[in-house]
Amino acid sequence: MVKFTGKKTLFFDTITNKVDAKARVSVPASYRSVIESQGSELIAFRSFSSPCIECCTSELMEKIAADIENGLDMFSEAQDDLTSLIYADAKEFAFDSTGRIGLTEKLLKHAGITDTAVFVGKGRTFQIWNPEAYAKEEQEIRKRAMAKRPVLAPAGLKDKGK
Amino acid sequence: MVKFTGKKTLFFDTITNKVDAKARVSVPASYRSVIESQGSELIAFRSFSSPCIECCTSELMEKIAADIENGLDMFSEAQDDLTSLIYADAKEFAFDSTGRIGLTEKLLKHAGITDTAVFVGKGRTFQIWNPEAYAKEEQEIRKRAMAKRPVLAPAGLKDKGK
DNA sequence: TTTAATCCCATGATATCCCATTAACTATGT
DNA sequence: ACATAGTTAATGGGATATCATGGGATTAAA
Repeated sequence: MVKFTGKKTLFFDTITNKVDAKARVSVPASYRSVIESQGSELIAFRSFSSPCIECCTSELMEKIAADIENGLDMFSEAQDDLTSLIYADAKEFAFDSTGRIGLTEKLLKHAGITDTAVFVGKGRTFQIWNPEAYAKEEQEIRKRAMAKRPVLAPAGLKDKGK
Repeated sequence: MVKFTGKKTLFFDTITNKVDAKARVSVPASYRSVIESQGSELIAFRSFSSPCIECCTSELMEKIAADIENGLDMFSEAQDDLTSLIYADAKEFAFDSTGRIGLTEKLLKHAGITDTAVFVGKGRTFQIWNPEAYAKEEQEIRKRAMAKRPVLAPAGLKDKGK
């Protein structure tokens, strides 16, 4: 289990940027600042569950690794297998002087991205999607979340209904 | 305009401010003071249930995130969904030197706000509304409250109707 | 050498900063 | 109570900085 404290550590918002002919994308400035304020690097790998690119900081990767070594994970065996796959697939990306990274063919293909990419904040991680694919995904997510919201909504944000 | 003195931890009152051509609004000073006294940032996102902008402090946001992450495993899919929705939609806003924030097109459109915005205190959160939309909403809220009042109000305080 | 990746600078668009002005409340003194 | 000066808030506009993006140059790799 990974614990998080401190500020400026979360990825927010949904931002659409262009992918140029050289496969470069600008990582949104707010995301960069999260990564850089941790003194971290950007790690990206193919999502297991969706046609998108999964991203996080190297710091998070290290914490996950440490937790597994210490047997802190609830489902450590399954988690361990999953994690080895992630590590095998993951790659570190460095920003150029204007904040871009060069995506690989493997990642682009997995996410079906050609000339536009959507960055989706997920808190400690973020994802990169093909715009149309994400539009569909978002609708699905909304549908599912709405159905269960009355049970799960946090107290501070729960609406009281009519 | 609102005069404010002292430290408060809750968002109170209903305040109307202008939205300029650059989509800037002054956040009411009393609200700002709540946020700043916590050393927090302002987080805003589209309301799940109403045509308005939902706002809270980053502190509350982090608490919500922690609650979701520490939830029971049987709800994990729904938790992921909720996390996705909240983080993907939420954005952190910094005040400029005069206490304004620059609202995004996405938020303005969702709330139907053009040149005027109403800030509505809700305790630990607040909302931003289009003035006409909020006027209607307030009537609805009053209607609902009135309908329940005969049951809830102490006999001696019940009024005899208009 | 050919190809591909990285670096660096130029540009346009947008958002942010800063200052000036107006307005509303507070406090003080008559 | 009234007038007036002082303080804080809200708002408008122009200047400045930041960001995303395109293209060319340089370096590294095959």
